[in-house]
Amino acid sequence: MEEKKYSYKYPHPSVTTDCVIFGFDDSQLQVLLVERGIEPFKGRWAFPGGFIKMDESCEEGALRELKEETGLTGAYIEQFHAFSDPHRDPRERVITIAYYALVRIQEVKAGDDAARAKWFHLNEVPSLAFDHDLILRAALARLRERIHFEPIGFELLPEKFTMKQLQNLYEAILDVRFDRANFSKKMLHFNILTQLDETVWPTPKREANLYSFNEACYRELKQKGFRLEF
Amino acid sequence: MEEKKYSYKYPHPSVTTDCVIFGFDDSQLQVLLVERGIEPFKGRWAFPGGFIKMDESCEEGALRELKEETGLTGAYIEQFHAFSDPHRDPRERVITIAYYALVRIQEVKAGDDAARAKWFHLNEVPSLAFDHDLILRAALARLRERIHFEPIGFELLPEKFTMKQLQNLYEAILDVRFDRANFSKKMLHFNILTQLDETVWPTPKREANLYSFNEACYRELKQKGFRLEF
DNA sequence: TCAAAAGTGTTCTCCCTACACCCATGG
DNA sequence: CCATGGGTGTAGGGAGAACACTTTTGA
Repeated sequence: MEEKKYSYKYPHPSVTTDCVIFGFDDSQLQVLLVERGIEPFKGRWAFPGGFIKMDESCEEGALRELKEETGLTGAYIEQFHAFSDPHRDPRERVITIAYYALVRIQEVKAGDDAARAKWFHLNEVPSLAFDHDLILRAALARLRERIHFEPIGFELLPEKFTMKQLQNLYEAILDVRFDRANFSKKMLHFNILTQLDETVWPTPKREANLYSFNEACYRELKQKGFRLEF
Repeated sequence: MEEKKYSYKYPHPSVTTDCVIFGFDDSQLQVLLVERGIEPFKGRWAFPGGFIKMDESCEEGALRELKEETGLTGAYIEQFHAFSDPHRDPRERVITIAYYALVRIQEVKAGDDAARAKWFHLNEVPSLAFDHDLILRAALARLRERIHFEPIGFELLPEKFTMKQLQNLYEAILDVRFDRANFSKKMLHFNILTQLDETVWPTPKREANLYSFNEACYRELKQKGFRLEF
């Protein structure tokens, strides 16, 4: 029998963090999943996550898991919901604090744990372990809400990007189409983009301007009561 | 020495729910606080809350606490954040899942536990126990976000209300002023209000129309992709 | 020469804003 | 008769939707 060293007067639940990691490949949202090697749900895909340590906050725990899975540090993460159904884990009572992360696919060492981690397009995500299907829907819903008012989309793009890339991102996340000209005008009017001197040839047809997100400028506008809306 | 019956191989945090209960008194937002009777923070005010049971979800736990404190069942509650700083409770590691509730002050039995529970105007809230100052700010921020797109304000008003009451509510929550005429027009154009045949005399000056929130109508519009925005 | 991609300009419409006006009541 | 509060109408401006025009390249 295994040793149980930690005793309490009342029963305590286990607490984990799970991290829904989003990436963008210039046309579609993707999500990073890991294949479970043990029961329950052995062989099924799930979000990276794990038990929280007693001396770290949930956010620190989520960032730790993120680093372990992708090698990334300092990524954008946001807590979006705690899932607490008493039977969501068949073994014992586990409450999970769920985060989503926005990362640049290019920067992810997709191979640290390559045998077990894999990017999935959103419409190719299989049935997941535990209640992770539910968690994914909630993460997506929150991301869609957030991007209406916060410039978080840039976390998914390279440092320098074209207007078309940015438009593709918004269209993919919100599942809508925008008029090319109107999208560009609206974005530029916000005054949160820096137009770079460089250009690229995204297709062999014509060169395109490159932009970068000007975070300092955004913070300044936000302080003045400016409300970004898309 | 007290008996400790529940043992685990690894340390487990305690998990509580806390509930920020908002009410509205026709001019200002209020919040229901309880005075702590025991250490730590004895004598300081805090949100109602308590440990989660092993066979209930966090939402069920929050609703249970709400009923114990106000006698209300079926109130509108929404989970908004989990607070997990390792030292937020000086005694032991406690993670709290925080909810806010919107209730009608008129319906609250303010006296179930009257010696300990009291309504506070937002600008008269004293320094609170634990990290509850932080929790209050987060609850307010979330409420303000939410009310821009969801018709949750009605949860704070009586069944029947005047346009001025509704405007006061929005102005109090968002801390802005609206033009009387424009507010009314915008609200009515949403088609989510039922104008009742009844009227009232809110002041001795003139009678005013009464309205009620038409939830069925709102659900129908929402399904059609309608997006409420204020 | 044509299709595709990128940049830019134009028009129309709708909604928000601001403000004005009317009416009813109590003092 | 006037101040107050509630209901309604109207002119102007700004932003978004739709679409057109231009340029540059490779096929």
